[in-house]
Amino acid sequence: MSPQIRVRFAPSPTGYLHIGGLRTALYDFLYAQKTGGKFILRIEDTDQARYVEGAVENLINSLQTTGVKYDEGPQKGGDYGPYFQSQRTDIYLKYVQELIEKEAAYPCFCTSEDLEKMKENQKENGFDQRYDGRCRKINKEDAKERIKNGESHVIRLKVPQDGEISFYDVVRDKVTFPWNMIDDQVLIKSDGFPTYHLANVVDDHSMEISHVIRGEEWLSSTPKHIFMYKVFGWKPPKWVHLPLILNPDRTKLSKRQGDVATEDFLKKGFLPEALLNFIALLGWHPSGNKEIFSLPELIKAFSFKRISKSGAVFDIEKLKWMNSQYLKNLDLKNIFEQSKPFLEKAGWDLNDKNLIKLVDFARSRVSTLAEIPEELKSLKETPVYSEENQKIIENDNSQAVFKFWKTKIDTDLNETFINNLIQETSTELNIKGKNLYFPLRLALYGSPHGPEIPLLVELLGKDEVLKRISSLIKA
RNA sequence: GUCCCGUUCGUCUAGUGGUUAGGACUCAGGAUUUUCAUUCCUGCAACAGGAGUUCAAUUCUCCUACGGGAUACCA
Repeated sequence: MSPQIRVRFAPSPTGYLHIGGLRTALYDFLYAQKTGGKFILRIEDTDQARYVEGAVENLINSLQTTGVKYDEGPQKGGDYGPYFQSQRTDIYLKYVQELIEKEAAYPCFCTSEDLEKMKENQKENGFDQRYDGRCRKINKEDAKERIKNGESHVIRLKVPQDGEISFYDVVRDKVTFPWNMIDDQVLIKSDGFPTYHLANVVDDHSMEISHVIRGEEWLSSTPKHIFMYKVFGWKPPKWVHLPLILNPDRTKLSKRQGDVATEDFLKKGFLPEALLNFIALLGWHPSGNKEIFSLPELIKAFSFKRISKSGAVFDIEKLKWMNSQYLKNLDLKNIFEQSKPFLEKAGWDLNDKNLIKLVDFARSRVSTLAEIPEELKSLKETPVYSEENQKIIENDNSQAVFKFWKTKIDTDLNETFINNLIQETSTELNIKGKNLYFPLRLALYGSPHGPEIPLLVELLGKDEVLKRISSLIKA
């Protein structure tokens, strides 16, 4: 029996779900779904200084609304909890003791001032800026004594000082680092909390994670992690380092250059379906030319083998295009439901029976949900006319059209009736083309350009049509 | 600075030791539509540079350049 696939998404709760994080979570999800494995959510809240109120709830919420479902984690439970690292500190302390016993870690009493001074010195002399390992020299008895006396200290990893380390990354194949480039990383901070490096190794092992899927920014700390696995005698997981998602200027995607939070995109009216489809294709692509993938199709097509190595620029224009595709093609009921918050905000009565029809009309003309109310504005409110349009309305032929329609509109206004009426108007009044359509569209829609007249009539309803036309007839 | 990773149209990408290097977004033109939107068609546009291997290199190797990431008691 091959061991079960277990993947995890391990965000730190610093406020919101970064779009890059969403992609990582999505890949985790896709891989777990594809292989029948489990997807674990683990909260890496070991930095007390960066704790943000409500961040975890927000994170989970974003995952939920986008449909990236996890199998184990906060609010869900599982056999490998707790899923908050802040609740696992005793575990880390235990394991760091083992590291110390095995001569792979040591206490360090350097203060931040000491370290700063050291760095300055290194900089001046042109040396590499790295912890110089000075506390390695402190003998164990002295160290014990100082700890006993309550001296503030951290625990550092004692990495090898020479040689090199190679490992296989699923995306990049073989990667090699010289050990002398790698810092004696802090494992336990002076507040007693572990750093990411220790916690993720301990947790990934105890949660039996088979594949670590994370951003490329972690590639260079992987040697430290592997070293710990080795000292513990644990089998390391497979490493899958994802290419970064980039700003238009090709730097790591950041808040300064636009939206990065999943909720921002949702608030702007991007559909979860489109957002997932779009980010899935940022850094991964199956062979072939297909672009639109439903979630089940993504699961089916997903494979690590086709993850690209280079970073991908987040192109909002393409996202908009993809979103408009989903708006047009998804089930109307679904779109209607998702558009409700936006309509409500714009003052629409959600009980209006006609509303779904209006959404159906609008969705083919916009690229985000948020644009729907704007698109519907001239059907909701009485049009306001520009001077130029006002002139058209007031001219004799327009007035003739309005008067003619006013007398005719009192029956069932189906499409055939309206088309016939347009014909009739044309022959009776001897008006055609622009002179016929512009006044009608201005009256019903506020602009000479826009949807077909029968559709407008249908969307507005008889009373409103009559009202709009009547109001334009000069006394 | 040092280490690591990367480099196909502006962007996302497909692809191959011999191809007119394909698709999508954007942009431009056209068709359809009374008009707008949609849709459809057409077009613009790429293998970073230099050596080497080879009959042949965008594809394999090396170097250079450029880009990014990492260099925290943050993740």
